[in-house]
Amino acid sequence: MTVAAPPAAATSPAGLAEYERSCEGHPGGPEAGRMIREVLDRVGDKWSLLVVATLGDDVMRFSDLLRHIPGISQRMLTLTLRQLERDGLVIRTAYAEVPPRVEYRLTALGATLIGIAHTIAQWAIANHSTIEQSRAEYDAR
Amino acid sequence: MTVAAPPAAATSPAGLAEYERSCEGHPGGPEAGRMIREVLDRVGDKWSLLVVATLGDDVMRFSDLLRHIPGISQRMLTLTLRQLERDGLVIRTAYAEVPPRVEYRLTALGATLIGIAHTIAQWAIANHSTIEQSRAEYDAR
DNA sequence: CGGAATCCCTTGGGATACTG
DNA sequence: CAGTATCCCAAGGGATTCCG
Repeated sequence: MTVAAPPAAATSPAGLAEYERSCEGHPGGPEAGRMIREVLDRVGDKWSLLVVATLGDDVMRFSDLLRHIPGISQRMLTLTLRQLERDGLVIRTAYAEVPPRVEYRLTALGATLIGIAHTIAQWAIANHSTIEQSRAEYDAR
Repeated sequence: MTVAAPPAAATSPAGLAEYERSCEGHPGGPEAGRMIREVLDRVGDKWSLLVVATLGDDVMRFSDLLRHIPGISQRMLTLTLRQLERDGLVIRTAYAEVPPRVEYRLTALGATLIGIAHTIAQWAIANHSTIEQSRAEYDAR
């Protein structure tokens, strides 16, 4: 499988340094590390990014998500959706019917995360075999 | 703080669907979800991406990394570096001196991760205040 | 159907002490 | 300096049960 070159910066990793300069002098100002930490603490958990990627531009019910995300438990789907809703990444719409129906969709902000999810997926596709091989060699020792 | 528009796909989240189509029919073939899971399980932990971002294109000693990554413990730095080395993302070079000196640098593969780190940091910069606000509103209820 | 609540085991990871 | 080894606590998260 061939994939377009990784998004960017493979040979120009100056972006972070650039950002770090822009943050110097801020009183207690966060550096790139804190930024990465922040977003990782938010969507770097086991399920958040996966829920976002699965949701995509669709509107899905709770049970739809449960089916489309292999391995996730009821509990974790609930918790993850609540957190995403709280962060303004997901909209929850409950219809007063019986049986109840609840629909989820990404907000505009949540949709911007799809780009990140895509970038990550592309990276994985492009490199997982290389990593697998590197592991095998490492473990051989 | 003003930042360039989020990298991509804010309005064209078709990438994942596209990829998913390309994977259909593969015997037990992984979907985008599994790809995301894979890379998240690898560099989505508490420190990996941060070590990569900190390392950048520099060569750093163990103690340098320890100083430049606030909050990381000796133990976690060691474990994280070992894992990154095993995955072929980091090169470890030990010099037979006394006192010992060990240097770390990214491999070419590891350097491709900087793009992801940068993308994530950019996203955080662009959106963290919005998220903060959304949280405050959510919690107010 | 879409949760909330409880139970409980596993993992992550910090603190500390020791070593080549 | 650059680790390794232990201890131990807290959080993560699965399974199950109950509920409106």
